[in-house]
Amino acid sequence: MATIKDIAKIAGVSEGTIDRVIHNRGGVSAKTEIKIKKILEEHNFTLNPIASALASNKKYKVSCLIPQYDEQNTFWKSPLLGILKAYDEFKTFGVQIKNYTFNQFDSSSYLKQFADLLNEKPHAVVLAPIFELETKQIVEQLDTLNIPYLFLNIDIDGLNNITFIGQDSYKGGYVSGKLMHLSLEEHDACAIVQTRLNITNYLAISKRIKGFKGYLKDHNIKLNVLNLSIDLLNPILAKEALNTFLENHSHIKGLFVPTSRSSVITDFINEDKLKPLHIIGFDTTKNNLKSLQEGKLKFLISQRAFNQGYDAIKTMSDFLIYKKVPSKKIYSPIQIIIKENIEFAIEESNKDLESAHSY
Amino acid sequence: MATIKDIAKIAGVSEGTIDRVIHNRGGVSAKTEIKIKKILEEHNFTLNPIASALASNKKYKVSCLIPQYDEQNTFWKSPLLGILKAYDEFKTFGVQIKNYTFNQFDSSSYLKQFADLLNEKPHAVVLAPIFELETKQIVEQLDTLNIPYLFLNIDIDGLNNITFIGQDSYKGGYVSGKLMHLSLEEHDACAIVQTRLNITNYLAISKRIKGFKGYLKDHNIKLNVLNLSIDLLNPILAKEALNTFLENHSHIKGLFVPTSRSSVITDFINEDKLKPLHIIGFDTTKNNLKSLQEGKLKFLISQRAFNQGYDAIKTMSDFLIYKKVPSKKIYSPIQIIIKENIEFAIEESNKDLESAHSY
DNA sequence: ATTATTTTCGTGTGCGCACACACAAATGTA
DNA sequence: TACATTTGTGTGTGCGCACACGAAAATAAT
Repeated sequence: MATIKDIAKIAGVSEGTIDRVIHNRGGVSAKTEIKIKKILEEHNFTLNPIASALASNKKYKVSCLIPQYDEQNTFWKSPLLGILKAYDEFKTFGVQIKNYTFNQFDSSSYLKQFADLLNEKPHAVVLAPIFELETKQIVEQLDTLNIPYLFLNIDIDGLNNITFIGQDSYKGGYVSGKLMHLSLEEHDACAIVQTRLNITNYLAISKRIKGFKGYLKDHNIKLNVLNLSIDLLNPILAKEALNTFLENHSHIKGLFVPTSRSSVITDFINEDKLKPLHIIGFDTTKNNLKSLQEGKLKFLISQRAFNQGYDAIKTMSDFLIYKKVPSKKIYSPIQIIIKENIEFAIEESNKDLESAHSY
Repeated sequence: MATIKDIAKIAGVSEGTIDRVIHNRGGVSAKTEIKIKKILEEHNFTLNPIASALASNKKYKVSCLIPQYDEQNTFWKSPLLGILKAYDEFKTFGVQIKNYTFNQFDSSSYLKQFADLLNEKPHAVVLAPIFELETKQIVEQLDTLNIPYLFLNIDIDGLNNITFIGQDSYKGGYVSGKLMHLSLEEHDACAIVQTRLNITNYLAISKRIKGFKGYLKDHNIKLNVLNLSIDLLNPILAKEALNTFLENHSHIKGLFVPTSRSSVITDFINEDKLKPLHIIGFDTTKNNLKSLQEGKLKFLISQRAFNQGYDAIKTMSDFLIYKKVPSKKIYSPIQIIIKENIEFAIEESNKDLESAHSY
């Protein structure tokens, strides 16, 4: 491991000059710059990141704009925990995180939190662009201020985000299609269950449904696929609607629930009807895992949301500290979780959050 | 983030004294030690690991003893790549890696490489304890010399390894049992395919088989399970034996191949017989992935071997640098790979290895 | 040729910590 | 009382790098 001092000695110049070349600070004559670059090359010199971090002593304020989670919607707890884990790892490199959470059913809260966020003048932003139109307003400001940003979990094309970190929703549905086909017999039917609260993550969910159907189509599977829309806002009615539907369509042997609130569906179904059903859901929330454990859900497609949060911070940190430009899309694995490998889906997501970290 | 200097100022002593307390170097009066510890506690002080690593400038020689890989047996390439990745990440923290590879079919090569390894007087050892008896000799020496070691991929109980990193083989087989059951119809049969080269990883493979049968038993599944032993040393005979077997047992619709050489089996089977077969294999080697891609294999159980290598070095580094004691077993996830999520199994394993890194 | 200006480069300090060394106070020994 | 030994504490240097400052060399302006 050659150090700057070593290189300086070899090149016959001072350490300062080497430093200038490495960081393109300018003020070095073309001749010596070439010479030094060659020597750096030859010794394939790399900065000692440890020493570099220590000396530079720079602070990077990274602000995150993600949905709140609550008892009903626990999904966003996982990315948050991933963010905090990464923060813990990178804080000694000068990365500082501040989280802003908004109500995912209220776009004004999204805008409000963003305004607060912008006031703190962050160096970079990680956001879950739940609302498409509002997001376009938001990123316009970020673009103007030259603040880099990345999209977490939800993707919108055509904007200047440095990357997207999340799952390919179509593929997630596609895999579900295969699992459904595997689970059912020749002449069974299945239903795609949509909930009224879908308005939020609408894009991802419709892509999952497209993927699900896509698999069946690509493989020429003549499975009878019904559609069911449930309004979860009124649990009593929802429950009734669900059970009546199943009653009327007793040949249905599978349900495809393309949202993270799969366990809500399983919990609404009467026990006698639940037994023979093959229900495929999304995301390893606490309730979903419980439902899987109890055998109510047969499959969960995990997108490793914890890792998405972690990777978002890591990617942004690498971008800020080392100017490492990520690829345009970073796709999370499509992980198949069944009762028998459930323990590996529990990840760190079910730890408790003690305090809201911030800078 | 309070620094030692801050603490020193608060405590009214010098930085050196704080340093002594933090590192238990002794030579501090009981009274001031208590006082300082209290202050450290109050400010929940943590060392800046960056500065710490830079200043200490310690070197840790970690030697790895793992099987060679070749065209026939590519499995061990993945852990090696993981090891190298981790090395790259931790080298600036003073971790130095030296790899010793042995012939996994020749225990004398194992002992020979270990002898070489020991000559270099490593601070810690990561090893794949392929041979049980020889391993007991080996760890006895390590124990005597007080050199910490951990087991990678293969587990042997009752020894003083600081941890085991790898898959729970029984569970891997158990999940396979479920997948097989899902794939087959009511009255189909399946076969467990064993190969003569199994002598090596014998323990893990027999545990997988036990797990496979365990699932069927636990769920009262009356699947007809046959056994087939194939001697791979003679490919022509093997091929013949395999196809004859399938010919004679046309009701067999599934094969369980509990080894990483699953693609060898699929490639031996005549095309007409291959189509209707549901073959479940292990490990995401290049050839297995190809076989999965081509639809010959239906499922692969991955143990994320790359991560096993990475985690081994990470765990050992944390142990050496921060004295962080790992839990006794670190289990790798049981990942279900199908054609549709294959891209996430490709990981970094298929990059090319340029050079043999060492210290 | 002299001075002013720009380009090019060297030096010094500090990031937070580890560790060697020096020194003072406390205790023991004669 | 004088000296040796032990215990307790402070100081200084360096890890590899970032960056500010200032000095020297090269060039331009007068």
